[in-house]
Amino acid sequence: MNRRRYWVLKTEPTNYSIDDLERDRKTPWSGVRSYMARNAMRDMMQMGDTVLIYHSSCDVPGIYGFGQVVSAPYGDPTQFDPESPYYDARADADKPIWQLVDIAFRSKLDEPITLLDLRARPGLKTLRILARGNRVSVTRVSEAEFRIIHAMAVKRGHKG
DNA sequence: GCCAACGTTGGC
DNA sequence: GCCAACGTTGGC
Repeated sequence: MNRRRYWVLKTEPTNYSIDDLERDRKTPWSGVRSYMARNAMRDMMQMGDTVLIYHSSCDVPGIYGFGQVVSAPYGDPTQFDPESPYYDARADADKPIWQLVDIAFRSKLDEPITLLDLRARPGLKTLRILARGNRVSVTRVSEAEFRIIHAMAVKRGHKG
């Protein structure tokens, strides 16, 4: 049994939010077009891993809820769809360039853990998403970092 | 809207 | 394979 891993998934809520994930229950995490983020999903993610859903480019950036990796990596279908903004003409069906995993909704926080909250925690200084200029939308969270964030969620009345 | 800092591209 | 230039991200 492999050890659980933890991740932050960044998303712009105007594009896809924790509420969308709650409604859908499960979604292919499509549209990731960065090699570092793709490699993380393709090579490092495991079924059952926990993901933190982070809203960026919005009024209150921060963590809004929890999800779970529920598939192995597979080719992102949007790369083959000429109508999609994520279409990639270089990709063909038997040689996908972009990979994704399915993410299931687990829970939503009543109050988000804001970017300011995260920055205020000395134990989270190493959190990748807080690094200056970080742009990668899929980043690893250490177990120690996750424990701190989870405790912050519990403090907000979050169960589970 | 600004702009620092980045990840990616492409010329060499 | 290097690295400058570019376009994008994302907090403010």
